[in-house]
Amino acid sequence: MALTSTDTSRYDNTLAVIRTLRDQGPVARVDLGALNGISSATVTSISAELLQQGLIKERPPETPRPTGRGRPKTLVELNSQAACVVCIKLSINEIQLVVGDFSGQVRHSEHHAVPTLTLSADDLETLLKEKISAVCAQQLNGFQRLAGICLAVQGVVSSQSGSIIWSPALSFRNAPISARLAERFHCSVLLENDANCIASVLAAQPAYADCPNLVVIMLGYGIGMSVLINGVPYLGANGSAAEFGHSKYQPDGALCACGKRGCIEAYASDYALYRAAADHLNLPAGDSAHPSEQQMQALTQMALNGDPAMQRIYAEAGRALGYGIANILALFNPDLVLITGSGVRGFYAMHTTMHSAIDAALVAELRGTTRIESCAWDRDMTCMGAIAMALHATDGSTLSGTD
Amino acid sequence: MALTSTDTSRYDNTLAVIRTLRDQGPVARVDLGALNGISSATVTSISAELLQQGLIKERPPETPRPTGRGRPKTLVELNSQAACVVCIKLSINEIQLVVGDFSGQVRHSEHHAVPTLTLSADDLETLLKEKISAVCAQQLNGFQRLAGICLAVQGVVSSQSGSIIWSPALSFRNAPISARLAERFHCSVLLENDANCIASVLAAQPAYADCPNLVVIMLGYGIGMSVLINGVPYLGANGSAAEFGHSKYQPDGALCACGKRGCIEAYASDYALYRAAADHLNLPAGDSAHPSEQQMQALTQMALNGDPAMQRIYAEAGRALGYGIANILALFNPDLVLITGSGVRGFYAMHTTMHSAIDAALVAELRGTTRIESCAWDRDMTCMGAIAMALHATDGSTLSGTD
DNA sequence: TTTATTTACTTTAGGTGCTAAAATAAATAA
DNA sequence: TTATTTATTTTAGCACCTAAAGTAAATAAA
Repeated sequence: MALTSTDTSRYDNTLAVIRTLRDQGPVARVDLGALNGISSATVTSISAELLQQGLIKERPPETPRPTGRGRPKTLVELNSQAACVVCIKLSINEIQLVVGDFSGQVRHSEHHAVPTLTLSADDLETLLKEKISAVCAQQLNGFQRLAGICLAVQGVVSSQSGSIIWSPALSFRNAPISARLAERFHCSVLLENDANCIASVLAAQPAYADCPNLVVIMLGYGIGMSVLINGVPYLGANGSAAEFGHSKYQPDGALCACGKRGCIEAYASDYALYRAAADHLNLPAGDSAHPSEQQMQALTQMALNGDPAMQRIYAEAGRALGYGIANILALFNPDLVLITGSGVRGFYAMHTTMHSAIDAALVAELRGTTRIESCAWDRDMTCMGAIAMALHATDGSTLSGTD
Repeated sequence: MALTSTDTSRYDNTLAVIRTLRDQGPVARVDLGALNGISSATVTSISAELLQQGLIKERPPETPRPTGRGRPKTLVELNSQAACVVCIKLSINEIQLVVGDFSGQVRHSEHHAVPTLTLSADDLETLLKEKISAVCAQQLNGFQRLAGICLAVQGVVSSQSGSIIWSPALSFRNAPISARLAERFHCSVLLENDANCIASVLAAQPAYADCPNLVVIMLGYGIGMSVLINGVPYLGANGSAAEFGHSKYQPDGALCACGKRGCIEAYASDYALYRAAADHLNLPAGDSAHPSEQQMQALTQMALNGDPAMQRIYAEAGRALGYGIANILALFNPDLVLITGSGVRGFYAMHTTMHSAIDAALVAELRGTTRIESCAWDRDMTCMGAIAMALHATDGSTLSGTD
């Protein structure tokens, strides 16, 4: 803001106000002060600026009036039209596009079947530009600006350099996609790992508010993870941190999609479970390397129905998962490990051996007090997280009115 | 400081000045400004306050004068007498006491042989109070105040609650030692993991300045680790993070001192190496559960002399270490992994298999660009780190003149 | 030997941004 | 009506910082 100021308190307080309004909905000035530890005089001053910039608006007084004496609160709320973000979730053979408004609400969502594995880096760039343009043309009327784009990708990404380093959905590597989209759409482009998006959504839920160190494990076609340290995703030196799926269960063990042996993913992911099932059972034909949701549900049903071979396969997967989680507990000692992703469908068949493996691996002092829980899967969670992260990342530029 | 101020800039800048002086030695006001991004007018004001409080002093002009035109710089430096800290390193059968002055220099060091494993929690408390009192009586003349005490302990500690949770040097658990010492000596007491102290020292070295995400692995009687994320030790939910030694190499593998099986420590620690050697070779009698430095050096000498059985033992230890480090790379993706501790004496016999294990475990994208290096061991490093951490932690109280 | 130049440090003037307290606004209760 | 309560705005004042001007202390040049 001011050229010669090193004091960022006004900026910080303004962001805090915006984020409180986004999290809590309409709030009165007094309460904004109390919630953020600033005086209401300062809130008056900040909200006057935001009102003038059109980023917030005063909500008309409610009828009937709230009970109680004294001057009624004047609630202020975010002007949801002030900005919007477009988020794209890229997974195997599907992309999802979502538009979110300044208040964080989903305004539009669409899915497209795309043969992602056959695309070149240029194809992907062209495709994304096309789809984003179309969504902008149809859905962005009334918004003051497009604040940013967020691309949520399964696999290893470098948020810093804006490159997809390695994704199971793509057959190419090291694609600097962020810069290309930023150039085309003149806005900031955030590249995120899909698990980080989901972890951010989950961490914001009141049930997990007391877990600043949170590990989220995503079971699915592959196995992903996100580690939140004090609420912020841990990225590592070049974005390839938290690759739980490729941490080891057994040296020289089962073959993994990454080409190496003994990864947790080679035991507990969808493709690993399906492969093991196909080895031991008579399964209907199909693409066994990329089993469908129906195919996977059939497997879990078999285990549920008491098929001993299938139960053994899930039990071994649970054991691999448990040993992997034991390493997570020893190395990260988080408050909570949450297991989610489409693969939780089979969690009931894995959790017994998972817990015994953890107990076999760690003494109580290292096992600690970490809660280990599963969490129902919602395929829209990724984009909701991406919206939240994109807005968070772009609030600064929205404030100063530039990109 | 001021009661109604939420602006911490004066406090922050003052701490920055103190820490710059501690890191760099005597510095002129202009340079303090440039190094910390503040104007020299502010430095004048801050240093006037510090001078008045006796925390810094002006250094008399040098003779001969430094070359160049213009008014010569007036260097200011910390008043090393302004405060001191006492650090105690607690390891198996030995404690080390060190006194550090306000500028971070070691003023005194002493070692005591103590049968730590036979002590009760009360014994330890009594012993520490005694030793610290004695050191204070003899060594603290001339210091304005005892700013703090730092206890560096091998094992799991909770810095937050000030309790030793679990240490291989002690036969009791969950000892709330910090509060007892704080009460007795009326100063803040810091409880730290020994590996964190060492990591802090190493991270401060210019050679590793470009590694904000640093993992330090300590080989010795046991195997410890410290993870610095953006330069600060990662502690986890209850202090038991970064327990690399008890992460897994082989489910149901070799027996570890912790009572579980397959831990990295059960393959690559001193006791594991000695145990394996005793199984396969004729070794002179001795306490094989706690091999001495001489005993361990004899083993490495055998490997160096080409003894094939010994080389196999080290090779297997290297392989376990490598698979463990592969997990570290997948999960933390640090800039640098540094291997140190007394156990580096045998590193030359492990590093080949260690590197092959890492290559066997991880694809290049996950292996990343992390440097993996060993680092000569200095047994005084722990206390040097403890001094630095204790001063850092107590600068605030030194500034405000209270405990 | 004086004078100009250079560099370091200090003082002054002015701005930002906060808070506490006073003033004002807008309701209910008496 | 009037008193009370609560919310918001205005005012006054403080803490801090910076830029710029002023002062100090050296070397280089005339």
